[in-house]
Amino acid sequence: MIAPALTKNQSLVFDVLTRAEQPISAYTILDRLREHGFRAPLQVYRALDKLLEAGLVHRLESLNAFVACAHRNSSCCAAGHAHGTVAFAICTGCGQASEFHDSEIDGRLNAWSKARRFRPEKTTIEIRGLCEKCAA
Amino acid sequence: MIAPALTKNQSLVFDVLTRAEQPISAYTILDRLREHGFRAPLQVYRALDKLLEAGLVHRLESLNAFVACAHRNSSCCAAGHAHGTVAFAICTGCGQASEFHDSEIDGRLNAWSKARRFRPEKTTIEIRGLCEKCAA
DNA sequence: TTCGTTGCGTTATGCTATAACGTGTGGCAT
DNA sequence: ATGCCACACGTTATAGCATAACGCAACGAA
Repeated sequence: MIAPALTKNQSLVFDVLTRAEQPISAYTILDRLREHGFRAPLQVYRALDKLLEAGLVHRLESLNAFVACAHRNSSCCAAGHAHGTVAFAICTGCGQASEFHDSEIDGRLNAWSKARRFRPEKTTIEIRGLCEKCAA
Repeated sequence: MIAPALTKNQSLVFDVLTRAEQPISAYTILDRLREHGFRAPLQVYRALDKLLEAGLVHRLESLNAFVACAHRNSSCCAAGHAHGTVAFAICTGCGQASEFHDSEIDGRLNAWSKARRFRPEKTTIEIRGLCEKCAA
C-alpha cells in the first residue's frame, strides 16, 4: 500500500485533527474549516473516508468522533504497516482518548474468529471511564 | 442489584428486541410498536435506558442499534450477576450479531486500566466482518 | 397530607451521515 | 490531439439517530 499524497481538503481535515487535543466530530471539523471555504458536511466526510482508509485517522464509534492516529509520527501508518487492532481509553470527564495496542487481545479475537470461521474486517475496542486526573 | 419489574413500555420494547433476529435501531423499534400506541422516539429511548441499565439489552455502538442480551435466559442478567465485558461479532452481510465473552481479554483491558489508573465504566468490543455463511 | 420520585406523553429541536446531482481536472491509451 | 475514465470537489436536499423541555399522573414515604 503506497500512501498517495493528500489532497487539499484531506490535508485541511487532517491538520484540524492533528491540532485537536481530543476526538472531535465531523461537524466540529466543518466549523473549524469554514474560514477555509468548507460549507457542507460532505466535504468533511469525504476527506475523512480517505484518511480512515489510509489509517491516518481513527473513528471512535462510541463518540461518533474522529481522532488522528497516535502513531502518525512513527511512519508506520504512512508506510501502510498494518499494526494490529487499535484500542482506546476515553475519559468521559476531560474527553481525552488514549490509543493503545495489545497483541494478546488481538490474538484472542483472532482465535475466536478463526474458530467460528468469521472473517473480521474492522474491530472496535473502546473503554469509557475516567482518567487518573478526572477520577481524583 | 434487584431487578425491578418492567413497566409496560419497557416490556414492549424488550419483547420487540427479543423477537428480532438482528440488532435493530430505536426507530425500527418505534415503528414496530406504533400499533401498540407508541408515537415518539423518546418512548423507545426511555425504555432502552432502563433496559440497558438492567443489563437486559446491549447497545452496538458501531451500528447505533440495540440487541437483547444473549444470556437473558441464563438468569445471570436478571440476577444482576456482573459478567465481564460483552463482545460482539457483527456480520455486515446478514446483519447478525454474535455475543461472546472472553475473560482473558477482560484481564488485559483491566491490566491496562490499572497500570494507567484509568477507571473503566463501560467497554465496547465489536468485530465487524463476514460470518461463515456470508463469506462463502 | 405533602412531597419527592418515577414513568409517561407531546412537541420541538439538534446532531450525525448520506443520496443524488453536476462540474472540473489530470492521466493515459489510442 | 482526442476521447475516455477516474477522481476530487461543490451543492442541495434528505435520511437517520438522539435529546431538551414542558406538563401530567400514579405511587410511596415522611
